[in-house]
Amino acid sequence: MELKRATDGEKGFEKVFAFLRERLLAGSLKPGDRLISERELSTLLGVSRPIVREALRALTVLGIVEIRDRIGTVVTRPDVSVLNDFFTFALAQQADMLDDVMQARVAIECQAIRLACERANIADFERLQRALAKIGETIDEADAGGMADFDFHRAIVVASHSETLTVLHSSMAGLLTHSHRSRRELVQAFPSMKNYLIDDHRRIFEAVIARDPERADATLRKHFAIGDEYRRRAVVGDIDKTSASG
Amino acid sequence: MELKRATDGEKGFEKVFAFLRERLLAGSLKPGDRLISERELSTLLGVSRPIVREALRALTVLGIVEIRDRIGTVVTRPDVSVLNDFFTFALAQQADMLDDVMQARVAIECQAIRLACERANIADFERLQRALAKIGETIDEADAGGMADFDFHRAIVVASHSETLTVLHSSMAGLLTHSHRSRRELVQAFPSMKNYLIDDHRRIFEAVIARDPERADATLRKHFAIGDEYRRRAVVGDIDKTSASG
DNA sequence: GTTAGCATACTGGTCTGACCAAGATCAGAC
DNA sequence: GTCTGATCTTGGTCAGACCAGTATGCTAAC
Repeated sequence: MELKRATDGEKGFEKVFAFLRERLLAGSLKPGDRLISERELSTLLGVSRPIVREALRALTVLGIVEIRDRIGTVVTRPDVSVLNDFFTFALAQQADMLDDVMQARVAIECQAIRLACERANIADFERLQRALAKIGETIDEADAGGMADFDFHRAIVVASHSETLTVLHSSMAGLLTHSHRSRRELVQAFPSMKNYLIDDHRRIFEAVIARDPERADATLRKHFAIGDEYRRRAVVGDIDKTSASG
Repeated sequence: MELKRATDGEKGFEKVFAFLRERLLAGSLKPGDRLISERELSTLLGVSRPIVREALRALTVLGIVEIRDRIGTVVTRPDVSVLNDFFTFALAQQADMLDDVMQARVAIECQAIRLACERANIADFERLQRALAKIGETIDEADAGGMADFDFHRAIVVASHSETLTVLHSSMAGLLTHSHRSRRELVQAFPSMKNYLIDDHRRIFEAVIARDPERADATLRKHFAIGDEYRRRAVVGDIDKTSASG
């Protein structure tokens, strides 16, 4: 009986995966549940254990289950952070995409700040304020300054209380850390950038505090636009001399 | 020599996965490349073939590579369909995620339409116009209407000429189709929705034609907001009677 | 009766070696 | 030079085995 029956159209990996997907989607397997052991699963479905492991591993990278060593496999609460892995791979392979990714980041942040205006609580405000202060303190340090900048922007997204936006943002932020850093090095070349960085971020902060989505969005967009402009000038070699060598 | 050396901190699966991820992220493995065979990989990394298969399968579900039967494993261009899988699972167990993802969609589209205003070419305009016409033609059909609606919005994103935004947007398509469809069924309950759908989309189209990012963004946001409002009223049971039973 | 301690049955993590089917390749026949 | 077929290689899978910890329950000590 080598022919596959109608009831198990798939074979091997697909069979196990489909079996589990079915229960997962139907709800008979809920987060927190522990799956039967790999051995049981293999005999139950008539496949070998390595195949079962493939399926479980597949579900693991999808963030659906968690394989706990010597404990068992349990269904986890779906976590959007899986997307991080995917985007990291996906976006990494297209280096020319950096500018493109930046656009997506702008998209996420502008939406996030709108939501933040509605949803932010005291803790969010405090986090933003701390990040803002940090930006001022570290304005002359390339590394710490870049991190403070990043923290501020992340605080905005966190304040949106949207997990999806947060995950999307953080996965892109990873790719943009490089550009973030190199941008920060521009501060040396463009002393006027200090004011831009501090004032812009404060204005953004104030707009959120005022819970004014339109103003927050617009201010944030302008912030990004000015950053672009600085980078453009850096490329062109138009170094800022107005208050150079402070 | 059972002890693991310092060079391979991970063991088994992690080792293989990390090995491949490294080359994938570094770019030494590009889409189209064929990996060395599973057997070679296993001897190379000092692990068994089942383990190698686990890693390859993991990359497969992430859409990074494709295992071709009796051919080999090749690096693929990252495919968003993976995210579809994920969202399908995730939504099955966490319906509240839908709203969250919707926010991300709004983010992507609003940014996309801004870019579209700058970058759209004649072909994009034509595509938008066709989609717009289709919306008018299929206004009374739930299925075709929903698809036309979706096509229009996708055309906007495509017109942004941003690969990343397109990827993000289409990755959420799976979810959106559901909500799209159910929203479309509201058309029966809300006859006034027909005008909303047609007029709104036309206004959006016109804003893009006029290459006015601000207006396009604002119009699109209003479009989404009105859609939300209709859904809210549907939930509350506030059925539209002004021009009911047309 | 209670509890400390240990043996055992489980779990995942991994390896070995083997078989199958079919694409890829190249030698040899035409 | 082309066609054909044997062979090599590839993924797909299996069976059985060992390890290392966990969980449990049973036994022995208190």
